[in-house]
Parts: sequence; structure tokens; C-alpha cells
Amino acid sequence: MRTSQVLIPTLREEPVEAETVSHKLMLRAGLIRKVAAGIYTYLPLGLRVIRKVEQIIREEMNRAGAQELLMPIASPAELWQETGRWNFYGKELIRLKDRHEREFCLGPTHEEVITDLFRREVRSYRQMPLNFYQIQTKFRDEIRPRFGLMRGREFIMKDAYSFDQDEASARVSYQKMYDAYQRIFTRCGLTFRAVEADTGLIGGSSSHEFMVLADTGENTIVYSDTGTYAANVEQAEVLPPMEMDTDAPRPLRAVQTPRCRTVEEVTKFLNVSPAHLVKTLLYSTGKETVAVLIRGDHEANEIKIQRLLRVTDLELATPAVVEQVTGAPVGFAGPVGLKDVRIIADHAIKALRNVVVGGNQLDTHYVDANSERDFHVEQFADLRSACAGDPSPRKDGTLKATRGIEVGHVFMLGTKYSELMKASFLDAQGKECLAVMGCYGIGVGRTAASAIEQNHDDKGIIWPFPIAPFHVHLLPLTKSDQTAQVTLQLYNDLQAAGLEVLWDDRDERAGVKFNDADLMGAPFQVVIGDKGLAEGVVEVKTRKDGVKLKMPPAQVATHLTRTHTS
RNA sequence: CGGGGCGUAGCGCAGCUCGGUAGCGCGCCUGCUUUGGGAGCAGGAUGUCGCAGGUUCGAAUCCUGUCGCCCCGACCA
Repeated sequence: MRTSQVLIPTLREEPVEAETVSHKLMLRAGLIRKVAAGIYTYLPLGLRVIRKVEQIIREEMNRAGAQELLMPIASPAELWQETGRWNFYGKELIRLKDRHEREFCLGPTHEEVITDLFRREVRSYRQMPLNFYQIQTKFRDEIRPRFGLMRGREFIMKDAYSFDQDEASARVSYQKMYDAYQRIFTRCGLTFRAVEADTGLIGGSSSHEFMVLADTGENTIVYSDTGTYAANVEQAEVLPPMEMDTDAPRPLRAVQTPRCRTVEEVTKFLNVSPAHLVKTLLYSTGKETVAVLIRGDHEANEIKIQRLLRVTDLELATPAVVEQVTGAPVGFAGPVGLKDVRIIADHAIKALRNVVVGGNQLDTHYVDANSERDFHVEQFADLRSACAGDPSPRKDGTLKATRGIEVGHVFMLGTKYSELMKASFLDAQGKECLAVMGCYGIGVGRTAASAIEQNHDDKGIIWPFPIAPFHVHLLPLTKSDQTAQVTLQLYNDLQAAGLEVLWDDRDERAGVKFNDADLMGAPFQVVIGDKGLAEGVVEVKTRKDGVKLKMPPAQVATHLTRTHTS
């Protein structure tokens, strides 16, 4: 393709609206343009990348035995009411009414629609297992869209849904998708890791997220330094402490801690380590207020707390509630003498002796508090997030932490949707059974953006070959007949060799062409100019390492096909 | 939704305190020169100053409202 015949509006300056590398570069390299918050147009170059990622996904999904179909973007409210998600999904679901006042939503995901299809069309175990997928635009009215394609409100997703006769078979389907995902992200040139993830209130036995390792990731993952364990911190299990404090209990004392509210302030003032302070977090569940005790240097994990309490709604109590419950302003809550509130605690608390806790009174804390003697904990459980340095829950090493971008998620759904929507089939014994389901998502745009996060330098994008919008960027620098002739010849030769070629035929100076080519990030650049042609050569530059090779034009096609496959 | 910030030419910004002809750089158009890492000179085009009210002889500037966007926290591919 010739640059003069395609819209590639590169930007010289950094767009102010963009924060992350991938967002900046996607705008600067002319891949996308914003239409509204979290809603983008894919320009020709960006669309080529999207299509490449889609094609890789399509090939691997087909290879794994999934069949492609395409469901509608708009779906009727009734289906969503059947599963209760019409209400549960809340404001994230974009709703609309047709001319007859009938309610619809724009699909954020398609469990309802696919389950409806299954129950209408599938009768017998002989038709199973089944796995359907689609690559389609989704709408989620995100609270805060950001980072360009990383978190859009409208985005392209590959979603797949499997239907099996039983758990064992469902696990096979799940594993097939897991393996397909490994191949997909590997082919996209990403460094990633599959981690155990939260199964949330949906339940089910397994869930894995595929995390692209990048500092700009919105998730934290932990993994064993010597073993295979890896999980999202939200999910990662924390083992109960191995060793107990052996100090003899000292008598409880109240001390004045003027203007000390935070863990940092209190521990600094009292000169104790945060590991010997217990913070008391008050949570409202909608039904009651619960006190959660967490060691000062640990982080409460609200998902774990929700799971233990079996609630879907969990929020830190408002200052008014805190004051009502503790009789003191925020910052001085403690378990000692706390009335009418259940107290639950993280495992780590059990091991502690003589700790600092809030005094339930302004500017007051207790020191040398001990559980059972001074306060009663109803239940100890794993309630905190894992952190670097914790032992791996598989006992296969010590955990390390890193940031990740979630590009894919595979999920065992069990019978949640088949039960609610009565998606059943007849087994070999003629018995009616519920389909065991799985669902599997990949963010297409997010995958492309992640590739940029992992592959760029200060000049621009460095596309992995399989998803590059073009493989070769032809840069004729001079206007001689010879240059024109060689360029045209190369353009034809390289395309004949199966390479996708972008030909910068603009009347621009060398510097402009070089900079734009580096920005757009094709894996190879071929520079044609009178200087080289005088010696009978053109220059082949590899974007990744900047290495330049001189060779006769006739050798370029062979050289490139050999290089990129090696 | 809570907190912070911003809306002035295609892009990046100044002007706003203290009301009085709307500016700068880049880009764009024309011409000449230049041509291997973001050229030089000359000429030119481009704005309902986010929108709606109000105050005023007069509003980009002051007041009120509203919409949009960005950043920090709870969701997710």
C-alpha cells in the first residue's frame, strides 16, 4: 500500500490526553482516534492490527474445535431478566428502548443469548460437547474508561462458550481453551502468564486470567519464585502463619496518640513496627456492620471478605457509621470493647501477642492488647491480599509480585446459566441434564495495546511480526528515476514473496520518513537512495535492534523471508 | 459517584487576575530554493474562544447553569 493512498495521520507531538505508552503511540502512529470517552475509531493502520489479532484468535479457536457464529449486539431485556442480570449488571449495562417501548441492552457479554440458543436448538448428548465463539463489539458503560483501547466502553472481544455433558468433560473443554490461549498470546508475540483468578460469586471450580506482564498493568499478580504457582493478588491464597509470637502477654494499657490516625502515624509515634499493629476496618454489608482485623502492614482483600460473609455488597463504613459504632472518629476503631459488631480477623492476627489497636476514643490507642483476653474474634480466616515475600500456598517457594494486563480470562461456569435458563439435554439414559458451561474471553484491542506496551522504544512501536500492520516499510529517499525504479521493483518483489509492504511515496524529507517509519514500527525498513544505489545496494533495517544491512535490491525479498521465519 | 484539573485554529499552547481589534509554535495551501534523520525564504487560509443564560455601551475575560474531556479511588476483556 502506498502512504499517499491511506490515511495515517501521525502526530509529532505527544497527545496530552494519553497517559500510557500504548495509548500515546496508538494516537501518534495514527492507529486510532477518539470519538467519545472510551470509544474509538480504528483507522486503517489500527484496523489492520486488530484484524491480525482476530485472525490468530480465529485460527486457534477453530483448531481447538470451537465454531464461529455471530450474535446480535442488541439483545432483549427478557433474557437478562431470566438470569437476574438485568438488575445485577447495574449501570454498566447500556439500555435502550425500541419504538414500541420494548427494552433492550447492548451486549456486554453473551451468556444469556448463547444459552438461549443452546436450549432451543440442542436436545441430545450426541450433539455435545459444543463450543461457540464470536468476535464482536461489546458495550460496557465503564465507570472510568482509560488508557485508549485498554479500557474502552466499546471494544472488540472474542467470547466463547462451551457446553458439556458433565464436569469432567467441561474440564476438558476448559483445558482446550486454556491451551488455545497459550498459543494465541504466544503467536501475538507477548510475554504473559496464566494466573489463578477470582471466581467471584459466580462460583465454579476454575478460572484463569492471562496476564501480559507490564508495569502499566492495572492488576497485581504474584508467582512462586521457584515453583509454578501464579495468581492474581485478589485470588492468591495466603497460608495461616507458621510461627506464633511467644512473648508473655503484658497488661493492656491505654495510651494517648494525639492526631495519630493512620498506621504510619501511630506506629511512628509509638515506635512499634506496623506488623505489631492491628487495624480495625469497619465494613457495611448492607445488612450489618462488620469489623475486620488486619495486620498493620497487610492489605485487606475485599473479595475474600465478601466470600467469607457471603455478601455481594461490601463497602467501607461511612465516617458517620464508624462514629456511631465506635464512639470515636475515623482512625481510632479497635476491637477492645467494641459492642454489637461481629469481629472477624485475618489468620495473621492469631499469631500476634501484645499488639497496638485503636482505643475507640479520640486520640487513644491500646498497647499490649491480646485476642481472647481483651477482645473476641468470631472467626479467623484468610482475609488479606498476598504480597511479595509470602510463602507460596503450594509450598513451592516464595511469592514475587509483578504488574499485569488482563488480556484473556477463561472460566468454568458450571450450571449457573443452564440452571437459570433451563438449558438441558437428554443423556444416554434418557435423563434430562443441565449443560455444564464454560466461558472464555479475549480483549482484542487490549491485546494489541499490550503488544505495544511490551514492544516499543523512545522512537515508537516495534511490532511483533505476526500482528504488524505491515511487514516492510519502503523508504525511497531520493527522487531519481533509478530510485523510483528500484522502489517499484522492490514493492512488487516483496509482495510477491508474501510480505505486506507499506511504500512511503510521499514527497517528504528523509528525516520525516525515518521518524514516521520508526513510529509506525514495521519490523523491517528498506531504505532506497541514490547514495546506496551508486554502490548497487539498498539498506535493510531491522526495527527491533536497529541493525542495518546493505544488499543488492534483488536479495531483499529472500533475506526478509528468511529472517522473519528464523 | 466522590476528589483534582482542563475546554481558545487540525495539534500543542498564550491571552482571562485588571472586560475594549483573538494571538504564538507546529501542521495545512501557493511559489522558489533545498533534499540520507522532523529544511529555508516569501505569500496565504483557518476560530460561532465547549454550550446556554446573565451583568455591561462592550465579555474569551466577570457571574450562574450546563455539557464534554483528562487524572486519582470502587468494575472488567
